[in-house]
Amino acid sequence: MFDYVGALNDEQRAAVTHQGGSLRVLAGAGTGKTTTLTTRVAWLLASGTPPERVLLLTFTRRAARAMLTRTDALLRRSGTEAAGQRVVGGTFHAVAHRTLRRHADPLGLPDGFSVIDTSDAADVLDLVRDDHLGGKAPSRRFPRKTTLHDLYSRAVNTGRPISAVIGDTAPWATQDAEAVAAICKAYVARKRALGLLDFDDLLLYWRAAVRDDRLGPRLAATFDHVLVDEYQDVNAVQVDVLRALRRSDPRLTVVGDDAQAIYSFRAATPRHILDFPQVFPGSTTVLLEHNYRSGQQILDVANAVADDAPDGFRARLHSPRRCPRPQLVRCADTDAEATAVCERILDCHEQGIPLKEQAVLIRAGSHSDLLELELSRRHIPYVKYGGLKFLEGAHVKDLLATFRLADNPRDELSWFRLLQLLPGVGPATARKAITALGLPGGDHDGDVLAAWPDAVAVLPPPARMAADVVATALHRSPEESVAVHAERLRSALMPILSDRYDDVDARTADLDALVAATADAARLSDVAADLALEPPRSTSDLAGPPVIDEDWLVLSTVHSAKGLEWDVVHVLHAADGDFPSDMSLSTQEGLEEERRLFYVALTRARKQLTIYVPLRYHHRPRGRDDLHSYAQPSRFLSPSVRRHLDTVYAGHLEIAPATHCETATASVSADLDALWA
DNA sequence: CAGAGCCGCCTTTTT
DNA sequence: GGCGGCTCTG
Repeated sequence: MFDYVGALNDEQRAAVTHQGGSLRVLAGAGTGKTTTLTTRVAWLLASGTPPERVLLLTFTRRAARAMLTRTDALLRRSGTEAAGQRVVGGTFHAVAHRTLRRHADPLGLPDGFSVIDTSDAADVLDLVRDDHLGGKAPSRRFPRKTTLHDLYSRAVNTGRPISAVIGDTAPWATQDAEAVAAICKAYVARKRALGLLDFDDLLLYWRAAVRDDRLGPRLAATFDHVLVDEYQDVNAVQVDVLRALRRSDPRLTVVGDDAQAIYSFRAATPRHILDFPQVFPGSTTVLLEHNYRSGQQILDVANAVADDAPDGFRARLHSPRRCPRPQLVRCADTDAEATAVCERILDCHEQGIPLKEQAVLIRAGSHSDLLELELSRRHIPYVKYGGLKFLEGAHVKDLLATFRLADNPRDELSWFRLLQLLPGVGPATARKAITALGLPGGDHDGDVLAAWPDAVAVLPPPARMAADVVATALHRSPEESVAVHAERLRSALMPILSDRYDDVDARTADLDALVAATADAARLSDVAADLALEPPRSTSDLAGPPVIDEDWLVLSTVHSAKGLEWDVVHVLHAADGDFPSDMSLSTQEGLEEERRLFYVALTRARKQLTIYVPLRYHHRPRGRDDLHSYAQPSRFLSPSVRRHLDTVYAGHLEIAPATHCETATASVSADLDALWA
């Protein structure tokens, strides 16, 4: 029988078998954080805790799934009946969503409430912003919808007044602070009137629920144990939820590493993991410091990066393993970088390292544009993580809008989107039609679709037929299944979409995938909500197993690579302005977060780490012109960091060696000779 | 002259 | 794909 607790080191075992008060595990990169958390869940279950009384909060739903699978495997190997899969697991947002669906009525939420993602939220703010500006262009720079959403979200998640948030993050808008405050207030009212919940609302309503005198104690008593992964990336509202959930029961385990805090743009701060003992008195802290992942030569680089931080990171990582010294590859330009990366990937592949054991990490999604072209040219299959490609497709949003309307006809945002698809209908006509529907009225009673004929009357005649088709499709009879309804909505929308978009075939495939995703759903708004809460990382994700070779390269943003590891890691675009991103350089905290991000990238590697620095950049990545500029190597590659790197050069600017030129000339004469024959 | 539609610009990270 | 700015249309 497998003794999974015996397989741990002393500190890990202390964390796994801890009993009593709350527990904080400070775990450096590669020190077995996931193993510890998974094993603790297994140990709790094996000690008799019923699985449904364990709540495991993770940063992504994928992480939750992976951990529960590992828990099951541990339990099976040890001869215990596997029960990990029945543990309540997911992200803060997903668990909030489930809780709110279950208790919608007592919380005063409409039955089919819609969950909107960040871009939908920005669109609602744009509606409110338009109202506020009275349809006129502002006379001076006024925050745009994404900025407004940023300010709103930050105020909500930090609990600070909007004026203070503006002062910090958008000082240029200070004189419009009152207008911004009014817009935020109107935004909250608008969402309520339309039955919309944004990501922040999910947390706010969950917090309200667990703080409620009647409902709160019931919700809190549901769980014996609450465990939280990646605690360095929680925000103030999430901490409030945990405090309320553990109001009278200290059994809380949090795991994290303040050196890897990389989500301040979501109002997270590593203060919460550092202040844990003050917020949860009587807690125990366990430090995990033995790295089991990387060779020491890789950790030397990471430690040197950490040493450059003004405040210094807490821990130095040490490993018994050895590996080749990491390389710094200086490339002539971004094309040379793409070539150098491909060559090294293929080299490693030849040496027997599968593509799946290699990853290319980038600061921003666009940093791999050229590389992706080169990978395709060389037939190297890859999957790109990070970015939200699928949900950004206009056609996907169009169909999702019908899904949301089917359950929540008050969803003005979806109406606004759908109406504008019709011929001759722009923002002005769409707004008139929405007004005719009685939106955004304040209460949730009354049938919106009863006013449909009034709305149609507002539309130009050519739009009326198509509008009727879609509106009719919104109704579902009790005997029709959700999946059949979804298919009917797709058919109703198809003619409009094929008029509107050129590449109908590719888009149809996406819509098929979307309809397929409704198969086991209880309601269409759940499908829309689930997609918003866990966006597929690529189209193939939604369609099931990827239709590519069994072995493929991973291409990922550093953010999406958090918690993962590979034998070989390539870090691209290590030039100042890209990494660190110049968007983050206006504040000291911004720079320090970029440094932690760089640290996260480096510590993903087990055996081989290569950092690429292109010298010359194309100004317009996609444009055909040759505008370019010269970049400085990343400031994180300080002399003390470079001491641990071997610098090599790729793709010199010099003209190719003479022998190559002779060959080229010879081929010209050979070609011409053929003409004379 | 309001409003629809087209052209040319740009794009950090994500629940 | 979104956005500002422009032009054309009803």
